[in-house]
Amino acid sequence: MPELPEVQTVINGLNNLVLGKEIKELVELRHNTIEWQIPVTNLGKIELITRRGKYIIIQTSKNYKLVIHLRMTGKLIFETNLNKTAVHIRAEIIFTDKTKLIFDDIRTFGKIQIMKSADEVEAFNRLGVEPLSLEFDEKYLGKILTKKTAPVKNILLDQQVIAGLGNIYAAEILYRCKLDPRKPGSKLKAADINKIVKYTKEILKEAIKNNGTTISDYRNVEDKTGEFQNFLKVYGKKNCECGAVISKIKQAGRSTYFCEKCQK
DNA sequence: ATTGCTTCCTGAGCGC
DNA sequence: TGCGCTCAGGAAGCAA
Repeated sequence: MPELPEVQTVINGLNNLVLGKEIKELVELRHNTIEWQIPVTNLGKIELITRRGKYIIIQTSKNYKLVIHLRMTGKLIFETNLNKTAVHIRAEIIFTDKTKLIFDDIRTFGKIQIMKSADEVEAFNRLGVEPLSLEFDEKYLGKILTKKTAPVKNILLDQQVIAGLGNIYAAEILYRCKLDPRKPGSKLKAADINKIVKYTKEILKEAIKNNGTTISDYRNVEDKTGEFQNFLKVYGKKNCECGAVISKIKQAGRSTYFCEKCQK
């Protein structure tokens, strides 16, 4: 489900709705949803909500953090109406003012980790740069891409290279670059690498502005869909704007959509 | 070291 | 209507 723009949209919503609230308790409704790295009875107030790749990090006043990954179908929905029924609730974060944040997840791949603020998240050691940071530039990407023989689409999906891209945005970025997703990284020219950097930043910013992309399950904190699906050019499309039929192939087990006429 | 296949799980959509 | 198959925004864990 959610890639960087969707995760950022969720975080923006959390900043509006739950920042400053005091956590009363965490309820796990399905085993293996919450991973307590240390036992905690009083988490404190929510002080800071940030993002790293596709991870949501919630810092609290008692120096703990909740690290949440939504994976494919995870949703964080702010509920004031306690009677409203959601079908796949895996955990609830209940606040002292009786409101709650519901963690709903159909496919149960999502996780919430609880740990001390100062402790490092092991998975973060394996993450590459933030695509919207200055660190993500032609020099960084060129150095990595030219050494790899894997298809450029697979490299863009690799969280160790760029943290936050997923299947939809990788497809859209390569479409805007007019690059064939099957092209090996080592075959890319300097001009191609410049385009990838430029359009990655551009597309992610546009998607965040439009509250992310909803294909099926993704919702923001207010249970609303995003709007960027209305601007997709290639993912899930039958035809390209040029009139040609969009090809759908498998790469590393994932669907890749691209236009063989426009993307070389 | 790199690449890519399989796996975790549930539900929707399709053909027969 | 219903069964069985394929597919789905992710990424860890393997095997080649």
